[in-house]
Amino acid sequence: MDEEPRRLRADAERNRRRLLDAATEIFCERGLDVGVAEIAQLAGVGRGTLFRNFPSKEDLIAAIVVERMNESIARGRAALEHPDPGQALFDLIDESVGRQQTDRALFEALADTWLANDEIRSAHSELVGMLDALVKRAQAAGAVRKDVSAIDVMMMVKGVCEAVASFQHVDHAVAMRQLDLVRAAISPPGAARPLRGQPPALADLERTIEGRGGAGPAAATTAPVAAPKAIPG
Amino acid sequence: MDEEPRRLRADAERNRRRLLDAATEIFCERGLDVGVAEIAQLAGVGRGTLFRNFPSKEDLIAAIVVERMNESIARGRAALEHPDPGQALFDLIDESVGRQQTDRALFEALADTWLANDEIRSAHSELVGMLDALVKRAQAAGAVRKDVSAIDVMMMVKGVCEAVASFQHVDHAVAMRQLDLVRAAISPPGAARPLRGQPPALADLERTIEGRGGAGPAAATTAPVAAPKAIPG
DNA sequence: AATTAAGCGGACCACGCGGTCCGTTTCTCT
DNA sequence: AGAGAAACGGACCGCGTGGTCCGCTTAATT
Repeated sequence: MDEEPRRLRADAERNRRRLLDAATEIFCERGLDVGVAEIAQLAGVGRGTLFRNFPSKEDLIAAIVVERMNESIARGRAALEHPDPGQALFDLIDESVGRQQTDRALFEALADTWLANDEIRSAHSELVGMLDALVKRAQAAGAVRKDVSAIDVMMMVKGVCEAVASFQHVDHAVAMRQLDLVRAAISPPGAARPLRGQPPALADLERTIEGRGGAGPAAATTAPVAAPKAIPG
Repeated sequence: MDEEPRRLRADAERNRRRLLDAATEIFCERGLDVGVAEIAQLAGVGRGTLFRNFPSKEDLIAAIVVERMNESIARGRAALEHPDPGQALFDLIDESVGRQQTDRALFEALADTWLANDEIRSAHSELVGMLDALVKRAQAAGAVRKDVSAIDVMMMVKGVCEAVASFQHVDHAVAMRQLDLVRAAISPPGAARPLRGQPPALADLERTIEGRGGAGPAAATTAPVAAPKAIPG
């Protein structure tokens, strides 16, 4: 119905693609709060170009989030054909989080702030529909306990993603363990499965913190510089 | 060793307390990214006063996070006396998330960015120690599967907190369900327990989104105002 | 090759943030 | 009560952000 006959010039289309790719990469490894400047730079275009393709940062994010959601939906629909309903569901979850490098932005956008965006919300509801089908099928096959819903599952997975993402380069194995725990949570009671990897220790969390020698925060000189590390706010 | 004989003036101490309280309240319901201005205002003091008591925003946050962590540690140590080791652990978790209104900042600070802060990190390691004892005791009693560590548990709980916090006023029951799922995850296989509440549906997530009628993002007039909603970045 | 408009990109803007400074007020001590 | 230090608070600063504008470049068309 809204088939825009407007053709993009070749370079324009190429740049748009570059922006999408750059945004995907940066958002995935640094979260959604990075400045647009960096994205434009990585894409090799000026900031003006970015804002012509995407009127606001929100639009840019929506574009790539929807892209990721649609991919997930496609993967999910394919998984519905998988002979083993339980495996189909768990593989999809593993894959989503495993390739967190490409899906992190997706899970970050699973918050009411972003669900206010029309495009995201509609893709999201489709995604939930897909997940619901997958869950129901797994339940019918006895691979998933009967009393959980797609939303239950999605929230758990989002939780794992957020928790893992909070620690820059926490061992991949830790993420997999968390997913195994999710699996244990939503499996019917009695379905015992071992967890991947070793039980993590405190050191596994703190190992990622290098630098930051000994000086306390109040020990700073009178120099105007204040925060030694990047603080969100 | 560093017993500061420096006594605070009466009004100074009162203001410090007010700031701590205001910060606690605001951080808990809006996250750690709110500006210091709002905190000072709620406390009824000027911004200057805030920065005199806490040289940087980081210090303010560290102060209240450490406060919360110490409370949790105290509760945990008390729970170690509880006759039922399993119940002790699960009650503590429930309580922590249940009073998310006071502990949200705590879980938000469980990220490598904040663990770089000396005071937070040391309180955190103590907290993990406490949790470790609680978990080990529960394991010995057969209430928790043997192959999970305190870090596993903490990460799951953090995940639930983050996931729940992403939806402003999602029903409290949803949070409780998630915790029941965590419990199912870390319980020994076969320990069946029902989940509290009903399986949530998509509507339970979207219900929190009011307003935002129909206008697309690109429909804005030429007015300089851009984002209709608050976007993190 | 010439023409034209789509596209480019960086200078520019307003805003809100964390953090500082200093003239004024208020507590405390004698 | 009076003196002096401690605390107050708002004006102020620099920075980084998302977003706009406009003179220049370049791809498409004939």
